Amino acid sequence: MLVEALRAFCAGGLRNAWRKFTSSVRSCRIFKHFMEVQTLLERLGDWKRSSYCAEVTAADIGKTVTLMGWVQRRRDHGGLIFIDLRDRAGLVQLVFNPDAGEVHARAHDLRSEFVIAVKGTVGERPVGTENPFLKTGKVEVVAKELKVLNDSAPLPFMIEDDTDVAETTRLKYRYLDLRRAALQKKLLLRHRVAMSTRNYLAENGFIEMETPVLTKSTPEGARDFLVPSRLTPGSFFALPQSPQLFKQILMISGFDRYFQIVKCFRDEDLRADRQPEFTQIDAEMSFVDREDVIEVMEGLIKRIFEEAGAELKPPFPRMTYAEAVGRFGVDNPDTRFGLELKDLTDSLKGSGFKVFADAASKGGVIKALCVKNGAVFSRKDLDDLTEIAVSFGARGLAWVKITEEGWQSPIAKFLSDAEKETIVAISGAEKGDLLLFGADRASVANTVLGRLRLNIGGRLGLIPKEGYNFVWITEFPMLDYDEAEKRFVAVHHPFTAPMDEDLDKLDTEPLKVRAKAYDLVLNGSEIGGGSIRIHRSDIQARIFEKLGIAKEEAELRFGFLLDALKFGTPPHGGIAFGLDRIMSIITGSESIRDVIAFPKTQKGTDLMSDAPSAVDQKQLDEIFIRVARKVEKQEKA
RNA sequence: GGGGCCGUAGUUAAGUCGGUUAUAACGCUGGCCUGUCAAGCCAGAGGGCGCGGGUUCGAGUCCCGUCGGCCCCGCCA
Repeated sequence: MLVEALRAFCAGGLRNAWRKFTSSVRSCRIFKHFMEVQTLLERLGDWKRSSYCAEVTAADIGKTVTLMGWVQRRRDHGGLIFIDLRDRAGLVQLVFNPDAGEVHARAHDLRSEFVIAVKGTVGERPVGTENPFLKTGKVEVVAKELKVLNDSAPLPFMIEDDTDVAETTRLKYRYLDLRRAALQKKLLLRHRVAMSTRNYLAENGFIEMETPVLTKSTPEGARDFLVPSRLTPGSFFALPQSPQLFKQILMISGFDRYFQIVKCFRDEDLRADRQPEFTQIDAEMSFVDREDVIEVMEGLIKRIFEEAGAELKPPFPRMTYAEAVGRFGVDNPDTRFGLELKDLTDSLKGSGFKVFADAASKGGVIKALCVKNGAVFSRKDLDDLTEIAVSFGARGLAWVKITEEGWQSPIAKFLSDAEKETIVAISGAEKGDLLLFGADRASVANTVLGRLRLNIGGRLGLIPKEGYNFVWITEFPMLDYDEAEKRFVAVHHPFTAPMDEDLDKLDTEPLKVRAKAYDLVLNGSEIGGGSIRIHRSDIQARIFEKLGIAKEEAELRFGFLLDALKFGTPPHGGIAFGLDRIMSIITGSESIRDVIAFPKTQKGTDLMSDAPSAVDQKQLDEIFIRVARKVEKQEKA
């Protein structure tokens, strides 16, 4: 610190140097240690906690209790001193009377987040001083003995429910953030959900089994996290994107029903609902078809939501993929509100409006969204919506305001009266409404209108805040064509079975083959998905072929599965639920970071531990890794 | 790879057209205070504006770059 002060002197003159000096002195821990009167810390000794703070009730009045926890707040009246003592269960008020002598004097020195143990008598609060906002508000603990078990430095932010602290600070001091009741409540609920899951699945014959974390890299799907092998130089393990192949192998082994609450890893960019490591409730069953899986899993979801105090009534509604995309534009429809898409392709394919006619003639679609009372939208609103449309691939956004004076719209002049009538008839538009159009390739038009629907739903407050709207999406297409790679890719994953009645279309119309795949969607969020798997090696080989995975490559990548399929594989299928997403919906969290104890930032870093970080050259040498391009990293103090 | 928003005491924010010594609240420190529970009253300490350049007589304010956080597209089931 002296060096720093000297440097500051050279750089900025006497005033700066003095400031630097004094502040370094103040922040120097050793100096502090000598200068400040160290709180006399005590040992726990033979003290045993008698209950959690929030468990002290009127029934305990007159009893002696021993409580341990953190000082939430001190209210020092000079005479009387009140301390709110906090543990994971909640708060209770401690009272230190002036006649308590030394105990009272030491209570004066307590500060926020000191860890203390107290022996005292439970008393009824004097009339008029009860706190109705506190579970323990009718009582208080009159302190007789006090042990200060640890002190605390002043906090970077207060441990309160209504924090308004930058997330970067919260993440850096995650241990403090986690002291807040709001987060504790979420994580305690997560524990209960995990317990119910284990209980329910075990009761239904599922066996909890572990699968490897160091596994084989698979080229399909997301980017893998790789782990270099020291014992096999130049080779790499991958962290599992899911235990998919292992759980299928367990079915082949005859375990019949498997489950696991398991971490999965995907090295892709993050979102509010996506972390690079996340937790799945993973399950697989033998000798079943889609309906069996769905039925058992609806029971699981019901049990999970009971923990959140919600009573669900399965079976949940169903919707095919085609219907979901047709009506809502997306495969994860938020069915809490209407505002559905209307198809105008057939009626407007011959339109004089070139944008519509072109879209239809090229095999695309013309669809519309009718926003009730949307004619009040301002130019700015429409510009916002257009911007959203463009961000999802539209070339623009055609709109019509139906006003008292008639159609107010940049495209009205291109439409005949007959066409206008058809549009009104199909969309159900009335005076005061707003129509938005999407005319493009089906995927673009649906996505654009689907996203606009969500935005407008939020904007107009159409989305109910309470309630859980579940829907199973079924009959997904098996394959999608990747324009960039010029090949078919699996929509779900390459082990998903095609629907029996579509199998013969595999060679003639591959894009029309539907899969035995299903997703569970809750309030517009995909919370789980699964499929019936291919259990015959001949069909599996055909699918790999269709996906453009050569025999040799398939052998190399999934040889063990193809082998295993030859040795008596039962029909089987399963599902995986995203536990983090389920928890974030149950707890009403904005982001899944709020239901994960130690989440990562959008750049995939951990601000608390500062991971990832550079490693010693020696460590790299041991695993035969050479860093090709060193990134200049700002030196950290 | 791209678009948007943000970065000023420990925290949350204000800071005008570029102009003296950068404001406030909460927190913190000290004092007073026997029924508070966001205790109250009084006093005080604390930052040079994420970082690095540039323009200027002068930059928290303007320009360029960079780092970090959040939201989104692409990516990802």
